[in-house]
Amino acid sequence: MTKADSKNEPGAEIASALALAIHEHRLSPGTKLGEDDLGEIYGVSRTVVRAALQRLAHDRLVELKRNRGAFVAQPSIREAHEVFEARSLVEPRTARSAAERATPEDIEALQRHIDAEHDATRAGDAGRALYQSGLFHLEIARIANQATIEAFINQLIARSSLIIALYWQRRNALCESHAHHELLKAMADHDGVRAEELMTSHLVDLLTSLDLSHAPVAARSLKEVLG
Amino acid sequence: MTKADSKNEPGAEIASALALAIHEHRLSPGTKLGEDDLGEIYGVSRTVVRAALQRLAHDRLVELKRNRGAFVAQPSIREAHEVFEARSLVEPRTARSAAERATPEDIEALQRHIDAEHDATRAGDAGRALYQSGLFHLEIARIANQATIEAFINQLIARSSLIIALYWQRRNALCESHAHHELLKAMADHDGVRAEELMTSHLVDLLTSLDLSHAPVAARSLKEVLG
DNA sequence: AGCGACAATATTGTATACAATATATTCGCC
DNA sequence: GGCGAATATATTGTATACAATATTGTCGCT
Repeated sequence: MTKADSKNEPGAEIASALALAIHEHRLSPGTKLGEDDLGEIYGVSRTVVRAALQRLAHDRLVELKRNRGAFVAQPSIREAHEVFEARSLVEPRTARSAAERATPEDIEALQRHIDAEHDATRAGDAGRALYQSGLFHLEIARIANQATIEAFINQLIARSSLIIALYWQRRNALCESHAHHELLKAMADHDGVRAEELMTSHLVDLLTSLDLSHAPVAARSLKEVLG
Repeated sequence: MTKADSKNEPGAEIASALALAIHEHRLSPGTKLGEDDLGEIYGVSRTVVRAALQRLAHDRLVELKRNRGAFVAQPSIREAHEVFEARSLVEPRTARSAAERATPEDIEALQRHIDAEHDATRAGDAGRALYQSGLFHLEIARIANQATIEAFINQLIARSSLIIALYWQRRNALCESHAHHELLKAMADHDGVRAEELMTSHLVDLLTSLDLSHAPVAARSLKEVLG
């Protein structure tokens, strides 16, 4: 789920588009997602828009407030800790599993994600770079060949993107860390243990690059600040 | 999500009722869930029924087939393996965490779940017993105080219920295993390592009590068998 | 009788209409 | 002029209506 499944479910198209926009930081946490607006934009009725929003709400990318509408979620500090706790629990083992199973094609796919991330960074598109970084992690889960865990990780990555949007502190430093390169090498060597270790420390680095000591710097709409 | 959150989201009431029925094996895998039927039963419009079905579909308890309707999901053998793989990855660590944090009230809550399961079993209500068994596992996740992981485990438990409905082989044997008792004791002793070990072997036992060598014994509707 | 095409029926997909609730504005009062 | 209540507006929640698709039943043909 969450990822683009062609057009199986009703609002899948719209949900994917919104998820991508959130992931690339084009939609900021707290942004109101009016049903009529979205319906206008995508040329569909509110019915299908609501279905899409409900999906995103289930993935915790959107918060649904009764009789008030849908907003891009604003993960709390508590939630941020939980998400990274979950990632630290699941991703290292998954990376090990993936390293043991990786085929040459898998390694190539990973390399493409690294390249795409690098290109985006050089082009100054930090949002797209972040998205590609997420795809790298997701690709590892795919290689591990556990769809259930993959779906869970996908959710965690998407939420991480929101967390980064809210709590990221050093905007330029470390952004191009070669953690992914090292991981790729471990996978290419089928060194599962090392891949697991690298993933663990990579996630710790990510977490420590956040400032989870106080509330987010800026909410989107003025009313959100006041209310 | 998935669990009863009063009436925050639209079809939450209905989704919870259906999830419970599935969990207690009153709704078998493959059963068709017609929108008009459900609307009639719960006295609401198809709109809210659809919202509920979509939610359940996201949790993989229901399968949505385009232009054909909603059916109680029938997890494949592959999926069954994946679900238990995921549980084995997440639950043991969570049990350890819970053991280290458990308060006397937490232990009491766990004991109540064991009692409720025991009562249901003695009353011959295997479905309810299974549900209570699931609640025991969920309670452990709650004690660990990681809502994100808890939600994931909740989903896995619900899917396990479907898997058990399809692939359970020995109907009476081992059902009253005292694995939960042992786990409770480890938690009461704050013995995290032992709790982790016990949970690991408990999940292995559960998995090996299934027959995942060939397709399910009986699907609900005749067409499902043929098609 | 068996098979295939066509028509009838039922069910889902989507859009629209109305009701309920929250938000914004205006008017009156202090 | 500032504050608060009442009204007006906008937006969401739900139900219904219509369109599209799948399923079922019937008829005719071989």
